[in-house]
Amino acid sequence: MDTKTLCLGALHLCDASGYEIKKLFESAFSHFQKASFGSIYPALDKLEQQGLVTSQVELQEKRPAKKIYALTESGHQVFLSTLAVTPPTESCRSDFIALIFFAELLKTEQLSGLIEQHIADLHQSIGMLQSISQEDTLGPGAAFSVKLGIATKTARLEYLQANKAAFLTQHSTGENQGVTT
Amino acid sequence: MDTKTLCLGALHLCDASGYEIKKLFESAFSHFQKASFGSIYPALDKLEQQGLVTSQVELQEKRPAKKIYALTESGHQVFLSTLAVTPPTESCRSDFIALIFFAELLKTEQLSGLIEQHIADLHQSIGMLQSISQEDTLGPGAAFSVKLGIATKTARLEYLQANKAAFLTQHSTGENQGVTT
DNA sequence: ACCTACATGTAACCCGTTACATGATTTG
DNA sequence: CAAATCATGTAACGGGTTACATGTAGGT
Repeated sequence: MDTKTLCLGALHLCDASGYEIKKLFESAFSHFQKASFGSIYPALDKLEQQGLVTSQVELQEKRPAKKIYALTESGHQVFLSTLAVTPPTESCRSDFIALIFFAELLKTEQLSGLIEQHIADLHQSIGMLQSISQEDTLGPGAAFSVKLGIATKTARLEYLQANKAAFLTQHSTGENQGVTT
Repeated sequence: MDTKTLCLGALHLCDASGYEIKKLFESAFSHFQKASFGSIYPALDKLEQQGLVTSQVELQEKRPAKKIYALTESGHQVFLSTLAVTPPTESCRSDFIALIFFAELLKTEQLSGLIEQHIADLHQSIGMLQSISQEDTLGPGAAFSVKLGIATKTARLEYLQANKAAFLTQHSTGENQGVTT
């Protein structure tokens, strides 16, 4: 699903500006898709050209003006039919796991730092998802998807906490760094 | 981490052809990175031009000729220093979860099919990872990364199995499809 | 007969990231 | 006084996917 489609999805939840949609990609959408301003703003432009959304400038005091987008009827329809034909593709790209895969080529301190960092990141994103899951504006689908994200990340966190010590011990004992020809 | 770097990583494990590296991306690497022929072959070309790998054609009977690549000393060094500076980035893109997020806009049968499909996919990839984890050629890092993948996917699978029935019941009861203006 | 596995490669195209450009206001 | 937040946008660049091109051997 590309940024354009997810923007339609965001606007299905409520009218919003590009900036606000970005925050959605960093919160409720974060466990299944990321997007930057460089893809969101052009996406919104194209959607407007295609007549799938409309925009309206809202002036604010002491803040820059906002461009609030809203779904049109055809935007709504297009989103529905896109959902109906979207295959449930998955692709994860984790440099963390890639680095773990080649752990023997890392220094123990680097490996340990990587794991601690990842644990901290997991804590943070689980906390964020948990606070989202308490919002009462969430539809049942959104709530379920967020809980699924929490369950997945929690399992990862627990696995790391349960096994990191043994892994690091093994790593520093087997010191592969000194192996030369 | 781009395809080029992961190709160096693959060749660090053992000499291989592009076709064999592709199989690695579909098995041991699959839970953290995917790559197609269209990125692997050009990556290998560039690596050879840069002197990081060498190639050697191996003729076979009843099979097409293979081009076996091997890491050079400088390829090995480059891979090591890349690992040392690679930040542990993560980005997951899951259209399955996106679809779940907007479950209210789906028909119950489609939603149910999506979940069953995803459960089947999880079973399959967990099975594959389990068989990989039993290979004795695996280094400790690779073994740990595969077990982490199994733990993560198993948690997802169990969450879905434990909660799908309630979710689907709620979905079909709350029939949102009939809501019109 | 047909599909799958083996095996390598090219090229168009799409999408998205990164970095830049601008500028007020609030928080530390 | 510096940094983050609010707010929108553009353009270059890079990376990867998809689809095409080609051909043999073995299984159903």
